[in-house]
Amino acid sequence: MSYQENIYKVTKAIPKGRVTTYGAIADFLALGSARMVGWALNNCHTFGDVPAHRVVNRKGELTGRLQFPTPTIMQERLEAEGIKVIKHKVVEFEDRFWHPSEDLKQKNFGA
DNA sequence: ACCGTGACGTGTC
DNA sequence: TGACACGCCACGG
Repeated sequence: MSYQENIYKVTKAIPKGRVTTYGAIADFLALGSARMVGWALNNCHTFGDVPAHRVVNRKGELTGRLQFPTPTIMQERLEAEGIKVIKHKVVEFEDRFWHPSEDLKQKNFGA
């Protein structure tokens, strides 16, 4: 079980219509560095389907959009879930924000 | 083994 | 508030 798989598990656990941050995932998994989350998500295509579009930086900006097959995929998928994106930023980000500890405890994660 | 790089975050200026 | 520097950790050259 690599730490990357944990990152993917958390990412897959993000509720539809909500978003979280690299830092929140790193904090929940005690990785010590949010960069690891970005790095792992950059290679997520090799691990199957991961809703990486729901992970943004601490300001709610879609900083990872350029890593998708096309730069518009991330925004399109978010908007398809009801999340408004303006100027590459999630609208009402603080209200859309979801922290792993908010929900994973009831999903028996890591047990 | 050393150095640079990166889908990040926090602290300063 | 915005720009910059620095710390962070894994990976490739």
